[in-house]
Amino acid sequence: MDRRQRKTREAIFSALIELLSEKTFSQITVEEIIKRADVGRATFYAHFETKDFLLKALCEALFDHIFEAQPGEPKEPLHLFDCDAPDSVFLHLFQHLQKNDNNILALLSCHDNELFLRYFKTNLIRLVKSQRALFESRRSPELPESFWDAHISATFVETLRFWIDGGMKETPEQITRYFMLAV
Amino acid sequence: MDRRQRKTREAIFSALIELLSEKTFSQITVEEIIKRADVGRATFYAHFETKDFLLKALCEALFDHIFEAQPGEPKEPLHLFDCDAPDSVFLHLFQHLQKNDNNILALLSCHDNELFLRYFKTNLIRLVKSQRALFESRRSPELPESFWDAHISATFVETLRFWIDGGMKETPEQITRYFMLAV
DNA sequence: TCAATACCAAACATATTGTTCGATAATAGT
DNA sequence: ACTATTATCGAACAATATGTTTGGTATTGA
Repeated sequence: MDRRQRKTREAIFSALIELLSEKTFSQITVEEIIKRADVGRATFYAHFETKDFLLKALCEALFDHIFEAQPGEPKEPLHLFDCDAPDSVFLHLFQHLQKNDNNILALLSCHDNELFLRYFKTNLIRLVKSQRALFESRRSPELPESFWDAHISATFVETLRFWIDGGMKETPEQITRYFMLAV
Repeated sequence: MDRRQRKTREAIFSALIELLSEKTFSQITVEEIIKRADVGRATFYAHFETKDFLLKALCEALFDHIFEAQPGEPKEPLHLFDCDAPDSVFLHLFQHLQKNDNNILALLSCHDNELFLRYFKTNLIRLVKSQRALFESRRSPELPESFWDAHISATFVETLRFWIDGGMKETPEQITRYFMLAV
């Protein structure tokens, strides 16, 4: 990808992240975004069809980064599986989030964090399905698998939300423990 | 409240609910709302400061209805507590939702239902706190109460989402059981 | 009956959106 | 280093959306 393209793309992403810490997504105008990103109007629309598409692209970019999918392969959080301890996948995720790469925390604690957590949960489902065995013992046989998968994902996101709202005082190990105890 | 006021207010609410089943909230314009509600522009703005305030008002109106708060008293879902079985509060809630008063299901299964479920969860917390005893036995002592409350609320909302997404095939009793088994 | 008030239609200024243009500058490939 | 390609910019543009104001009409509650 052209270096110029990459630069504008990232400038726009950064601008949006900044603005999201100040106000709601619906309150942000394209005008403000391009002004803060210092990018021409036509350029913005050359990159993103609308403001909504920009948000979608931003979410996707961030989750791709968190899960570090291999570009070519079908999106799978492969590198997360190299660990030994049974709950390390989730620990890994929490640790990664704590590192706050790409200022993702600003996004997660912003006004509209619901938006992102939704994307997060969607992407999480794949991971959860691959880790089913971990939680199988706790699942009542009455509960359908699809229900259980959704429940685990929701619990993860809820734990994350709890962590963020409380200022992330707990260690990743501690919060992973909460998660495992809750589900 | 003036009958005219009530009528316009409800016409606007209905119009918004209808539109929400067709598109995202951010895609809906005030223009469309007033056209469908058959209400003058000035009238709309006499009722609601902006589109966002309208949404807020709609959510509040619906939750007041679901929880049937006594108008005068501090908002408490009193009538829900009259039952015997330990999990009947939640069963009651599911039954109430199934009845689909005020077309609330249209809202819950609409594109933007995240918005709505957020309100739902917020209001639910009060109820959950009052029902803590129900779940206390399952709570590990390590887990903070605030974490546990949030977890139960999130599980309820997730169960509700599961129910809606699956076409509400399960009975309220069945879905309540899922909820109680999950948490 | 009457005063209060909610309504409407229409016009309005302003802000926002999304598109188009030619000119300019950065880039990638040779 | 040369060149064709392509991303950018700035500015102007029409189209749409927002929120306000007006004056006149109809409904309401008392």
